[in-house]
Amino acid sequence: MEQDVGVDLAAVARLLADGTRAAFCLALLDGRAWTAVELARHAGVAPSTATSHLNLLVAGGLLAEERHGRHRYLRLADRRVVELIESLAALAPQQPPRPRSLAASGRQRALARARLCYDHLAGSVALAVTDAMVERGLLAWGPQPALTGEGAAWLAELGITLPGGSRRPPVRACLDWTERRPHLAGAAGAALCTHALTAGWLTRVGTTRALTVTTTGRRALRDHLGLIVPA
Amino acid sequence: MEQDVGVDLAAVARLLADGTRAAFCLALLDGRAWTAVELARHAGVAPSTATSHLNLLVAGGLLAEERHGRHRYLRLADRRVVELIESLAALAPQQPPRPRSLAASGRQRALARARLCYDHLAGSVALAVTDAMVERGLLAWGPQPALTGEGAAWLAELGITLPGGSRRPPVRACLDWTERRPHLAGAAGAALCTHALTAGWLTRVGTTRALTVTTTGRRALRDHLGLIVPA
DNA sequence: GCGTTCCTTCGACGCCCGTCGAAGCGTCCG
DNA sequence: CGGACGCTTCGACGGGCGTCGAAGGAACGC
Repeated sequence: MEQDVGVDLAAVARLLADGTRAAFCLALLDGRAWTAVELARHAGVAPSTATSHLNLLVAGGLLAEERHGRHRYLRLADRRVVELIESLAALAPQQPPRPRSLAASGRQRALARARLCYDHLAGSVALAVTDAMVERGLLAWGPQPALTGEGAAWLAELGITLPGGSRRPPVRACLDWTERRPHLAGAAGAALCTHALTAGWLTRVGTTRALTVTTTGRRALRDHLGLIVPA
Repeated sequence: MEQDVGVDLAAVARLLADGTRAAFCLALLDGRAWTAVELARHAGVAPSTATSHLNLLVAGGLLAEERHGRHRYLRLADRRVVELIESLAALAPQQPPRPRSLAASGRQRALARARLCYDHLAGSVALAVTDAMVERGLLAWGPQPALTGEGAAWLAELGITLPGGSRRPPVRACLDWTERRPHLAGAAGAALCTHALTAGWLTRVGTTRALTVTTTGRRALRDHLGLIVPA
């Protein structure tokens, strides 16, 4: 009788009817792309378990994936998925007094602005730094991104030395999932990020990957890159 | 690890993750109140099975019940539930609405069938209206349905203003159970329906949800949408 | 009253599915 | 090259849940 229905809501609902898969989708509501292990750790399940869940979610059209190297990046496929999750949250029990919009929270704004992406900087601040370095001739940003001579001197001036003997490319383009634009990664990006943290330009927000730019950091960015970062 | 989530989407999603319960909700999407046995017969399950499902749905807040004598009437609890079902249907593996040609809409038989679905119009007339609005560029009907600029102007021309400050989306796709195709819902659908009733385009048939298109309404649909509705 | 209808409770059956660890493969780094 | 890491496949285990029929209570019509 019911195979004739034509639209099987149940198939879609079943994808979100599991606590682990729901945790994945809630985490992905921040708009970023997460790797499979990040999601697994966040939900507290084994990587193999995460794999099977992610396969289901991708096959069901709720998540979109992109493979980069050994990483599997996942994000919500569509705005319709966001609306579905919000519709579910609206009916979930014990929802907070104020039906907060899941899309806009202060934490997310902080994340969009500056955050750690593995070992380098991401977010709008990272994009601004990358743009400024290109503009000042420190970075050659093309199909084959590389550090210019001025760029190497600029790093040395800051006391940053790239580890030698590594096969890791000094400069790589990393795609920012919030801004959908590439920014500085690679050995130089990592070294710059490390320096920014040790020099107190940036501080981590709690245990998250969000970062804030300190007063020292704002002054340094202005002095070394001519970059004005609003407080 | 996942206890900090706060909202358990999974609990809500699980309610719709079963084919029988989903069939119940799809049937109830017509806005009427069904009895338990009607739903059981419709879904092809035993009455005892239906009882347990209905208990879950009522306890979960998706359905509201009303007992009259030996009958148990059930309806969707809330507009949020309608929106949740619509969100699920929007992601279900069903082909999106290919707008029919104006001529095909005009040729369609039994076009006069119209009824209320909550606060908006349903039935073949609603489908024809939706198709005509898409065809005339008033409605953008994609994965993310929305009113176009022309559509907003068209509504204003009719004297229809959408309530501001509401979190309700202006345009949503509502699945018509009998036609199995989505049609215009959301704030715009409700406002248009209200206007059609107050302007005398449509009249209710007795106390039911059925509607008839008046002569005034036929003229209005022809003038404003180029839609020919046979008497 | 009596039969019919609507709904419920209960117990039992069966299977779907979420979980893990072990093993393996490809990628990246030193 | 060799180690580390991210991800996948596979098999096995266990529990949750959807299903039914039988039996019974409650309401309605005759």
